[in-house]
Amino acid sequence: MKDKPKRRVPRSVREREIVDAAVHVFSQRGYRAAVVDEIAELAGISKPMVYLYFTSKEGLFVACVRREARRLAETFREAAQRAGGSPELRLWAGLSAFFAFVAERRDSWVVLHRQAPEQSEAIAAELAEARRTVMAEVTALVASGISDSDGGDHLGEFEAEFVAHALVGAADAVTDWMERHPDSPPDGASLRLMNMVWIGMRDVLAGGTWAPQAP
Amino acid sequence: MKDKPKRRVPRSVREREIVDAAVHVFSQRGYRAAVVDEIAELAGISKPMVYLYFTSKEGLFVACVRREARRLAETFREAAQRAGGSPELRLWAGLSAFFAFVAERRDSWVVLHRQAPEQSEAIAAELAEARRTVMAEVTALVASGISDSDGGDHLGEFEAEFVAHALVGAADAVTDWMERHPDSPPDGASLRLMNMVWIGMRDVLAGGTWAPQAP
Amino acid sequence: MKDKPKRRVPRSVREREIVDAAVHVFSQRGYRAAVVDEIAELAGISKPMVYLYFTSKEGLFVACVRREARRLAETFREAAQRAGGSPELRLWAGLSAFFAFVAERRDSWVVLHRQAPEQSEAIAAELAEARRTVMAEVTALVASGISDSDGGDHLGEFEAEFVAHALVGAADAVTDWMERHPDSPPDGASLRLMNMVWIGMRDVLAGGTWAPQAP
Amino acid sequence: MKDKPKRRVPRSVREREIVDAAVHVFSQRGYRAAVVDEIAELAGISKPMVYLYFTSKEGLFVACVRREARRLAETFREAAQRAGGSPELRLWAGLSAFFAFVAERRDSWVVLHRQAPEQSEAIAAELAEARRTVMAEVTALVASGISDSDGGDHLGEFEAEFVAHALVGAADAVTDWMERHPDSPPDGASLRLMNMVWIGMRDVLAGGTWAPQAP
DNA sequence: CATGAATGAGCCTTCATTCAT
DNA sequence: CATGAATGAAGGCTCATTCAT
Repeated sequence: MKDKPKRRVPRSVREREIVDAAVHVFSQRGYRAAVVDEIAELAGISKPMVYLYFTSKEGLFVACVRREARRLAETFREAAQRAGGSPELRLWAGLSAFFAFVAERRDSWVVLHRQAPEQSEAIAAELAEARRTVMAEVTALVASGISDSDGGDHLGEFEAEFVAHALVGAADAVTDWMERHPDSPPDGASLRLMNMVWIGMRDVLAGGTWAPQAP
Repeated sequence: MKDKPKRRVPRSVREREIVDAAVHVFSQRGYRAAVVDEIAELAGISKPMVYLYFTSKEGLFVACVRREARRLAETFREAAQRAGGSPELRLWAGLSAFFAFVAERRDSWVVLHRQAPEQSEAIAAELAEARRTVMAEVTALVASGISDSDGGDHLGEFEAEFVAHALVGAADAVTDWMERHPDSPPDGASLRLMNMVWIGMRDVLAGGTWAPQAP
Repeated sequence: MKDKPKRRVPRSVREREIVDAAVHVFSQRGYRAAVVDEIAELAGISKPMVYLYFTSKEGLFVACVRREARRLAETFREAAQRAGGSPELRLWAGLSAFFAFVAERRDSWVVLHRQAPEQSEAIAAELAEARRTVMAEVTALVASGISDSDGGDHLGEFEAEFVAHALVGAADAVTDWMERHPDSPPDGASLRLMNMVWIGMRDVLAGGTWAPQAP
Repeated sequence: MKDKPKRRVPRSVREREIVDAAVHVFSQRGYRAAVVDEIAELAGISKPMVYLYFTSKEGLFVACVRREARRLAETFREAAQRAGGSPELRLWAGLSAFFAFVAERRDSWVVLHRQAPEQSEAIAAELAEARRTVMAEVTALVASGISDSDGGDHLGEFEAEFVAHALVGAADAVTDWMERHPDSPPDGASLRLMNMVWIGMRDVLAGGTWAPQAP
């Protein structure tokens, strides 16, 4: 029936394949609605192998979150480093990479960012850790970029965290927008986003000014 | 045992109570993990009543989404109308109201915006419709605000939609930030967000300018 | 197909029926090999009812042990009390009742006394408690019977416990013997057992005498 | 990782090691709850070896029962023979050896005597055979001991079997008593047991006398 | 001789849903 | 209007058993 030459594959390879399948299914259905059978089938193996290697559905999910969080952080950091030069360029490069990750590796991002953490203690902890990691990365880039160019004080950590959250949320949401405009070039989105926040970002980080009372 | 004087309550009231309970539970657990028993108990009635009034778990969820989407849209529109005056103030008021809704009525927002739509056809459709409604509202405000001040053409619809998505995503994410800083005043968040995007928003709507090649 | 007029039965009745069925199946198969489906079918209901009323297979087993231990203890105590009179007669009546219970209510006894306690913490605890209760009952009768007739000291508690264990074990084993001799009258067994231990029992309780070195 | 120099061991040795491990695990968990993986690990080999040598879990269990039954019978017979002399001493030696076996080789005894036989045809048959063997051995000693001293008829076979069952059951149960009194010397238990039944045993074998109506 | 990789089958448990009252 | 009683249909997890190497 299926492709059942029963490939004998070393453990490490199978683990990767299983996580690949799992990220996809978890992303499509959400943690609860995801069915281990489907993951196993997509990975081309039987269910008990999943349990042999990951102990439980929860353990498998945690493995997915851990791997994807690491990938995102690495992608992001490397892009910023490779850009070097002016803080402006570094920030642009980092955000661009982040944005690309969210847009292209949809499954990974959904697993990291769109799962209700209330499913279990372990899952809540792992998701919290992953999100903290990602946020810390973005916050660091935002903060460093600005304070460097400002030659100034680091008391903007508080503000930087705010900006980082807003940026990440915006990038996430813009991905939905892109799905409605598949023809529009993907770089355009990151460029627009950058333009939309670049000026105001700096202002906020330096201590916002605009207020409704004073039009 | 419990407080079971078996209140005889008219249908409309019971329906409201059930939806209240359901919004809470769906928000906490997600659609799949939510259990009808818990909703019924929280609403102070027995499970068959839920089915009598809403036919199925799916039907109940759809009712929740529909009601909360309407509420959000109304809240948003009324705030903008009440503000009147300059487009800047109207936009500020609208966004502020939106932001307040997302922050204060956490359950409602989570039900509207953080549910995996892949659970079923009907749910996907309802969520899509709800999100489209909300987005349309925000987009309209953004577009009108600008085009009015611009006195200009409406060809910015495309860009306005982009901005609206980014705004909504940012507002959503900033709510998480607020949870980490409960001491910080809630208005501060909307003010910061406004400052962060106000200038760039207008630039983007007018056709962005900044580009990485030209620092 | 089956007898499915779907009897609506009050909870307490159903619980008794389920435990009846469970005692039988657990006794036949042992805890692990027992299958909840079979218990449910024997009780004439569907599996979920079992879980609704007893939470888990473990919970059901615990309920069985608890009920049967109580029954045995009651049967035993009442018989001894009813006998009144001389300690000898009281002891005889008690042991006879105990023996009858073990022989007639085979399932109950097997559930109480022939289950490996290593299945889980809760089960081990419950079985330990049940066995302790039963042993305490028998020990008390043995001790009181003798010390009264002796008009003497109660320092025989230690020995009484020994005798009680031996008696219970013997009664248990004799049941197997009875299964091989179904024609032999059941009273004969308890009578033989009584004769076999009555004299020696008293000797042991008074401090045994015989020793192999002195033939 | 582990101590895996992959010992090349002759078949007979491996078989013994496996049965050793199996007796332990079966005794601890019971037949059903015992897991072949654990047996293999305890034996220091891989699971397929177990199947190579014993074909199935059932086959392995049967092998355990067979070996332990043989051991018990041998131990018992040899002790009685070595004692020689008077029937009283022979009986004492035999029972003492039996008791020691039950107490010291706990695992073996549990595998032989505390397993639900209903797991399968083959297991029921093997357990029945083993128990029959053991009982026959004990019965023979009891019967011979008495009839010799009596110089009398062998029509006491029926009674002897009864006494043998009671003795075995008592010895089994007394082991539990010993676990509660680890300080008490083990010989004391067998001595007490002997004293408790010696006189009554003979009476019963000669045709019991005591009856409740005649105090 | 020896094992890591793999699976079919089954069991405990849960939950949306329905009736009889 | 209201509910206690009941179940069909999954889904997570385990385990005896088998190959390919």
